[in-house]
Amino acid sequence: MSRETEKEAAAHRNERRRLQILDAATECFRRRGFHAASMAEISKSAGMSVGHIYHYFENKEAIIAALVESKARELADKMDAMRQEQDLLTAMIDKVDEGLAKNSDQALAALKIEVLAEATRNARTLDTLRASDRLALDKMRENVAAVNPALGASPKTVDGRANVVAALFDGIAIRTLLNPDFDREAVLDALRLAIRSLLHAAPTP
Amino acid sequence: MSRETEKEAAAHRNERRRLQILDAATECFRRRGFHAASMAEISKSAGMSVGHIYHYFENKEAIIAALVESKARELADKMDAMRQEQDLLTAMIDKVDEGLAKNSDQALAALKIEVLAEATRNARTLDTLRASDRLALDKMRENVAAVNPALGASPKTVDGRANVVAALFDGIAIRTLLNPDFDREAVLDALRLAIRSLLHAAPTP
Amino acid sequence: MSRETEKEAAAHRNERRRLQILDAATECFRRRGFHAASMAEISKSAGMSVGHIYHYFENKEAIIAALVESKARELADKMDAMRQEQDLLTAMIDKVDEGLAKNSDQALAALKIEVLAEATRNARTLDTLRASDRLALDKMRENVAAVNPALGASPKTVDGRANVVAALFDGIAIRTLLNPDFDREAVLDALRLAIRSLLHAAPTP
Amino acid sequence: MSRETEKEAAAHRNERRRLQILDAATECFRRRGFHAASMAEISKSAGMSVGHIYHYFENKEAIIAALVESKARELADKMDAMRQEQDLLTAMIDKVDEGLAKNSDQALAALKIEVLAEATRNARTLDTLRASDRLALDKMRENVAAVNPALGASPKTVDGRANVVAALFDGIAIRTLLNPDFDREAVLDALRLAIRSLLHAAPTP
DNA sequence: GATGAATGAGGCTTCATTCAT
DNA sequence: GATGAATGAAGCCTCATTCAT
Repeated sequence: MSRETEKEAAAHRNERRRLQILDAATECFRRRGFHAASMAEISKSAGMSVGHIYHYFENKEAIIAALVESKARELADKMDAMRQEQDLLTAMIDKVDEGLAKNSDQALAALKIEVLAEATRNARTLDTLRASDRLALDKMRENVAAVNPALGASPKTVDGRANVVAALFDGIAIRTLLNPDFDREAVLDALRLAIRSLLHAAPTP
Repeated sequence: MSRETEKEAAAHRNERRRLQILDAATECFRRRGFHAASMAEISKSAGMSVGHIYHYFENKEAIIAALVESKARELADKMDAMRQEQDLLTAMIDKVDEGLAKNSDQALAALKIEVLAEATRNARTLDTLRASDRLALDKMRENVAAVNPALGASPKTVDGRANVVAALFDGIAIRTLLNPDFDREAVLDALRLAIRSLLHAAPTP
Repeated sequence: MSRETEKEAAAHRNERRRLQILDAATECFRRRGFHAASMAEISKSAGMSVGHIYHYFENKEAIIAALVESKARELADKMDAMRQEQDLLTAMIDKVDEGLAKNSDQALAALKIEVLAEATRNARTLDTLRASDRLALDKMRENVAAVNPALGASPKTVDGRANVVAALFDGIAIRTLLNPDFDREAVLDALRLAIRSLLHAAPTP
Repeated sequence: MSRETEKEAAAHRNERRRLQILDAATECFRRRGFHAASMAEISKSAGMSVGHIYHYFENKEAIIAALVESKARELADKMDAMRQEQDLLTAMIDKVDEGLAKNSDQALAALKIEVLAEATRNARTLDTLRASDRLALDKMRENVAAVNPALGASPKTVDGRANVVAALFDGIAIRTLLNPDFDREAVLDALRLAIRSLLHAAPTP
């Protein structure tokens, strides 16, 4: 094997290990929360020794940071994909289904809350989270303005609408935890109704 | 003093102590999260010894449970008050402002998330939280049906609408943490817009 | 018991506990060195639980700091006592015996070296140690100048002499570790010879 | 290349590697102390992998032992060199300057203390150190006796003087750590004064 | 009622050492 | 020879909880 290929292979194995740890951590945080999940638990779940995790992450904290960053990158990629769509409004309304699905997954919702809770006390996590959110919100504003050009003149209005759309999805995660038995179809209808009005309505005079 | 009055006084002092602890705990959980807040910290903040707290609460866990129950009682009282209002729609739209204020308070939002996170791992907390939410949602459904009688025939639709209204406020709490600089007025407008559409719109055929 | 006496008793018990820990730590550091002595070992040796030590000392580091400070206070007290003596030269020459005894005690020598080694890497320990040394050296300079007024005009000469006297005793500690079988009487004679010459000799022109 | 030369070259490379490691270790021990210096740190500083160090040294402990042995050999070589000098007294007094320089180098002083501290807990290191010291002291005794034949009759007196001379230099190392700002010239003068008196003075009756 | 000293399990992290490649 | 991934014991420290006073 050439020197180059060796390096690549090493980098690849390295990346695989990191993912292995992140997956294990995701599962543990989800199940027990950030503080209650022990490194021993994570290491067992990742199938490697405790000490070895420290070859890949400086800290327990660094694990959650990497987790957040990875989710952020995922989200950014999705936003980029959506930007390409032809009929934006249709595309967005269609996305509602997907957004609902994602936020109404118990495990994902729990993780989201867990990460938020951690961010409440950890500046680094909060920063990553906010940066990621800023990115998503920028796209959302662009899309709102594109769909309803009448709002273009009032950045504040656009901002308000975008934030409330975001709040809708964030809120679904909380609903999922507090009231997991809601009727999915009915909520989807109501969600679309609300979003359509937020996107279409003329600015308040 | 009679035996009776003594007992009452004792019960009263007892209750005062409990509140003192709950307030201190609220502050500590808010600032550091449930797991990171130590009993020592809470006791100091409450102005009494660690050991003494155990006269009033069996557990650290029991503190958070009591906290959640107390918040739940507060909420129930508010719902009862609102039930009395004449013009329900106006009353609700007016309430939006208050709901926004409450959910956009950083500290309250942080506590809400913290409690949710804890509920994720603690069945007792989760049960209390869900019971409280069920209560609130029942009222919300009643109100939705009262405001828009056309929906009355479809309990599912009512349920969807009610859940999405709740999600809106829940979501604002998350928004507050992730994007604390949103424009309050613009968000209030958008919020009212969304809620009005959720309350008014005819059911989808 | 009065409130006052209770407080005093508590403070006294507190102080006793601290000493208990310091004694245990002295013994452990002496035997195993600062880094190799574990908190578990110290706690066992002190007859209390690990956790309890942390009621009295913030850190393992704080223990060594307190140790150094306590030794420093002891030394300062001795210096103050010596200052009172009538015939300073005789007093000092007499003290040589005591100084030799102290520095030629294996265990004490080992502890001294151990503390110095720790100071090499720990700024706080080094500072305490240096402050204590400065104090002792000041006294030594005063004494040198008092015994040999002819040196008074040259502070540098006084400083040189004082430092070398100090070095003699410091060096004995190292001798004790490297060559524990030296002849005590012969070394005492040589020590006195050297010190007398350092105190008496006229300044080099 | 012949089989023989290959072997020699291998042995040579081997020796070079060992020195490389010893130099790196010297630097690390100096900076962080024996226990705090990690093998990872040493390996990095030596420019080779951790595992590779274990080809050359059985142990971390073996490294410090080799270090001490190497310093001991160095010292022995120097003593041999001095033995050749014509005017011994002058030669020794001249050496004082060099001895002061060596012992007043912060880094060297720190290492000396570090090694002593380790010797306190490690029999092998202590043995090596003592053997090396015995060698040096033997020379010193010879020199003292040669310079001052009147002492020749009393081995104990010679021993006392030699030990105190050694203590002077050892002590300077400690002075250097505790009071690094001493006046070099003044200390040199005082040092010479003390040593001259130790070498010249008649035995106490 | 009230205190806070005391416990000890358990958490995160570091590190010497090994070994497959 | 040479690497560095991998292990796991052990260290420091925190903290909920108990209990004598």
